[in-house]
Amino acid sequence: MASGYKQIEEKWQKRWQAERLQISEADERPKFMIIFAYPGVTGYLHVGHMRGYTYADAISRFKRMDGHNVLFPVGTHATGNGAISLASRVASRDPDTVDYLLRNGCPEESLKLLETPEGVVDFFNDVYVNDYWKRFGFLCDWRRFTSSIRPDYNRFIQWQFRKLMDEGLLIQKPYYAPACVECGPVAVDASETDLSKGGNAEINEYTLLKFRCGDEYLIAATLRPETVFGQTNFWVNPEVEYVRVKVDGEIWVLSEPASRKLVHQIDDVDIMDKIPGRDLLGRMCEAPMIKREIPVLPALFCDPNVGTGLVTSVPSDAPDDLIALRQLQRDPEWMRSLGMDPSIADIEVISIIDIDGYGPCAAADIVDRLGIEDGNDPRLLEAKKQVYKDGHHQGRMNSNCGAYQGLKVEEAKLRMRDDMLNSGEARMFYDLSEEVVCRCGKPVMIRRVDDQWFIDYGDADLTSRTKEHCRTMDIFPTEYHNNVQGVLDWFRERACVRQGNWLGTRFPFDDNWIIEAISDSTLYPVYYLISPYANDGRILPEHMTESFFDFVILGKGESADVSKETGVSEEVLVRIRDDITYWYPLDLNLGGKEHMTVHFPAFLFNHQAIMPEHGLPRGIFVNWYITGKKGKISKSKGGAQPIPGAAEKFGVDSLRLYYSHVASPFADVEWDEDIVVSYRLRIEKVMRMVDELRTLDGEEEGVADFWILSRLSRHIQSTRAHMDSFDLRQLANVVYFDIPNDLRWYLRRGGRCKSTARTVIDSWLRMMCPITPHSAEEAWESFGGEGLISNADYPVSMGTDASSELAESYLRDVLEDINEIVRVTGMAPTKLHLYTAPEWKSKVSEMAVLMAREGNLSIPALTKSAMQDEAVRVHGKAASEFAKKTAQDTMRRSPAELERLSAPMDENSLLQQAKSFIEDEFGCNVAVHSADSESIHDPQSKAKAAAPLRPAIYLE
RNA sequence: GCGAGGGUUGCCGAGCCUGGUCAAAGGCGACAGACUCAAGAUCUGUUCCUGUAGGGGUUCGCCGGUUCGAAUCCGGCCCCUCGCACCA
Repeated sequence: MASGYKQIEEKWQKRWQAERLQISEADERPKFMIIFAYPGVTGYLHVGHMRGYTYADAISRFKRMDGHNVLFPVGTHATGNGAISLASRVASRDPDTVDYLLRNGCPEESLKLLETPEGVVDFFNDVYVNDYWKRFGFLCDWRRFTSSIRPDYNRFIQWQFRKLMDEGLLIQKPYYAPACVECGPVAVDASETDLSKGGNAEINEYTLLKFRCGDEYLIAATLRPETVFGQTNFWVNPEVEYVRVKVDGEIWVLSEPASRKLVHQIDDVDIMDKIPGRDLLGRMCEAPMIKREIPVLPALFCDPNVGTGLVTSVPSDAPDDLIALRQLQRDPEWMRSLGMDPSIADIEVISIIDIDGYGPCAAADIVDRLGIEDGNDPRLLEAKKQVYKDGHHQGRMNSNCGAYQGLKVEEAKLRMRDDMLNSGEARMFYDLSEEVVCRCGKPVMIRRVDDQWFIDYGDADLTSRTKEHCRTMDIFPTEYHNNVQGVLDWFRERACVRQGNWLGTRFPFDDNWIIEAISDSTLYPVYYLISPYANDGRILPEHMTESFFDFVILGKGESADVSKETGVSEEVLVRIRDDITYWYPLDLNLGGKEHMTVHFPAFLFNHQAIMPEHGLPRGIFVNWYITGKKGKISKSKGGAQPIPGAAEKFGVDSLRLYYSHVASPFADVEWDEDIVVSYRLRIEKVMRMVDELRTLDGEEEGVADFWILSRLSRHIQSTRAHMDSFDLRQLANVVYFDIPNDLRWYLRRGGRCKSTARTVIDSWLRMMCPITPHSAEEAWESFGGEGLISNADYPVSMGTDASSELAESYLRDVLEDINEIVRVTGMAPTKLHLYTAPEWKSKVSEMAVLMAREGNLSIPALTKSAMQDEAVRVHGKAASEFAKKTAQDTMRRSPAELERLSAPMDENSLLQQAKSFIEDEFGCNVAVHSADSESIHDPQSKAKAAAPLRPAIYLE
């Protein structure tokens, strides 16, 4: 069976191609332009990635059927070093890499191609387009395909940056970034594309504190500059050899590794000589800010690779310092052996920060609470984290902290740091939290970049204009519509260029820089309107000058002038310009949730900065992920299998329906093959039902036909309404679940009408087409539908028939009641009596509904007006009881329900009509009585229980 | 810690904005019956507790409040997930 899918899929994909369905050209129709955020070319994708892409295709197919001229272009983002590093791993035939490639279906002979970055990009561009998107039946305009490292794209990006410069949004300032001492800038990230070690490292911002000690300075590195008022002593590791370096005419003492890092961050650092830690012990040094002399004491925990290898001691708030100090005080022999007088360690802890839930010295508190005595106790790390966290967020500087008293720790930290920086007592120093090693084997360090370019997303005017525009956009989920306002505020300057091993566009103002990945993927949707002309050679990269883009994108200048300058024919220029005015703005940009705080804000800002008002994007749709158990797509469950393999195994339409329906797009879903299989079964079931409908050959239309046609119209209306907010899940729910359920009822009710069946099939298949186009085409063909269903119109409601829908739901209610009685009594009835309510009860109900709608329904009011009616009053006590009950019931109804209750219905004739149906259902004779009639058969006097819309039932 | 999202009946997952038709859609699973030589498929019924007459009872993380009425609105709490931050 599974192989059958592939044939059908290929058959229809070829037909679509042959009939040029995917070609989008401007015309008279309203347009709809949709993209998904193009993926980075980083290797093979897994089945989870297809979720968002599938939404985009299904939405675009719906829009196409709904009368829009749809443009759905795709491309890839190759900027960065992913391809470079993959190529180098292939070139060296790294076994893991080769295995990964082959396992995912890479032909052995392609490995050669993958040895260059360009080869990697070409190869995967092909995989994405053919094995993923075309394989899934997407109707994309493939002529427009582009990739961010193509020369024409590069020209576009350079233009974008010139525009940003014109707007004053490119700024330069110093920046501290990781770099290999040999290869230059590298990316420190968990995937370790550039690295052989340390991908999880973070950049720590240390404050270097200078302690005057004779004519030199001991340099301590701290992450907590706000604790200087608690300094009691200085720690040096007696077993480490430190170095003296000359900085700005001063002599600094710090660890040798620190000195090697420092040269990348501070100019003119001269390394002079070495000095054993022992030689520093016992000296006094002057602590910064507080200008107090404190002693230099020995501690083995000072690591030369962390910070400067020298530590200032704040035992009140640093558990390490406290433990070291206590150990020292317990062990005078060690001090003597180092030639020191133990009394020098008689030190009082100074309390500086008040934290709720802690005593005056947080470090002592937590260390004592946990019973930590030894510096090697593994719990010390935990204690440290806890104290820092609590101190940082809840702490307040106390009366020992001079001018900073009363400040929150968070605030004091920045102020005290800045004050010390200004007074020359401190310098900044950046370091990685763990050892990071480049692929080349050399260490990675933080390097100061003086002239780093940034895009100034912090610009107040740009931010407020962008926020304003976002309020007018369609942004889904609606939570993000609100949230994006905050995200835009939070977005600040972003380093937009980098040096080193990196694929991308050269920075137009300085050839040494290459534009980084987030910055060259913001305005690109508009480039899909130019790319086809570049792809077929009508324009060449060298034609793409500033005035070219100014003309086609911004409409600046005259076509004749631009033609003369660029050498592009006027006709082509005008056509591109016309295309852009027709297709832009982008109607929907669809991307995964990771884009919410990265790509979408940049996308919005760049459009706002560069494009005129009418070019600003109209919509954003964010989709969540398909995950595996515990966050990874599990190999054993097959999720990690290649996408083409999943397509083969389950069928493309099954996967498309799975993505569309399995959950709200705004929630992560755990991948589970069994669920995909159940969607495959669902499609099969639906198709069987279509087949069954096709065999119907009845001539007459009956109540069931009126009913199903009304239901169909209702479903058409509701799916159209749902798709206004791109709610594919609701569409899928109606088409693949609600409609089959209704059809089951139709058949059960004896519906056999050929013309009804044809109407239903015709509409129903069209409704399937956005999500399961291959199956829909196949069934459409068997049905004898005209042309391609993918090219057909989405059905239009023929109008609903409320009374027939009410009648059927009434009948279902009656059936349900009978059923329940049968079940509860355990009877197998031989005869079934139904008694509809007498006329006078209907009168009372009508009165109640009327009074409720006018808002003056109450028990006495209803009773009173009911009793004024002669026909009611003759029923005496029964009448007043019924009025009371009816009033109570009706008062609780919502307006919508009152509406329903007020619709007229002849229950008796309805039941008479359905008599044979009910007889078939229960396999017994049915008699329908009106409680009004005289001398009815009613041995257990059930008839008196009859109420409007609730006939009494008696089983024999 | 900040920001965002979430906790619904065996499971998945609607509902919550716009309170009443909600014991709460739909699917899956399970059970029973029909069809069938049989299996599968299909159809029907059941699937919180309870009930030999269509009823009653207790539910939607926990506690409280508003209301004639709360899964839905308000306040507090607990837990989970994700960003960001923090951490010599």
